[in-house]
Amino acid sequence: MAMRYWLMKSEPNVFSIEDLKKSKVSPWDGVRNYQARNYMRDQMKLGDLAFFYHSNANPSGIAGIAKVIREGYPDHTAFDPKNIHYDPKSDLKKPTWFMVDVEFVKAARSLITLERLKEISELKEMLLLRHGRLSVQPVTAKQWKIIKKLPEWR
DNA sequence: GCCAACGTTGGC
DNA sequence: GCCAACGTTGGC
Repeated sequence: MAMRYWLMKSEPNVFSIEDLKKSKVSPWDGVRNYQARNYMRDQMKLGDLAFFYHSNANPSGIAGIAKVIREGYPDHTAFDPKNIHYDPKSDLKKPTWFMVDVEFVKAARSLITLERLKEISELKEMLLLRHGRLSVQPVTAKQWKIIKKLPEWR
């Protein structure tokens, strides 16, 4: 199966592209939305690339690129009562929540803001612009290419 | 901090 | 299974 492209959101005051750059690798934990969970559990494959999106930021936008280096596995933070993402309904033997591991690929030289993405007419079908709240979402190869060509990467 | 959009829960 | 109430996301 061909490589897929994704967009993954994170609040930069919690975990930013700079944090990923420092740690090199990180689990993408804490996702508690079924649709996003399904993408991570079932469809994200080794080597897939994802735009790292800074949400709830000032401004929000695409800040870099990460690569999937481990496919879906149970999100252990759901089992830890002290963790902010604890979910008492998730069963160890039949976990509800899954995550992948990602590796830093690159940071954009400057943020590609949401406002800027909205101005690009070929991107108006992007899930980001249509269903704003989904925190892990697919990006088409065409959309990926358009965004990769923007001068903010250079 | 506000609030629209939208996902989840639970009573019926 | 419907849908009102409620909670969360995330732009602004």
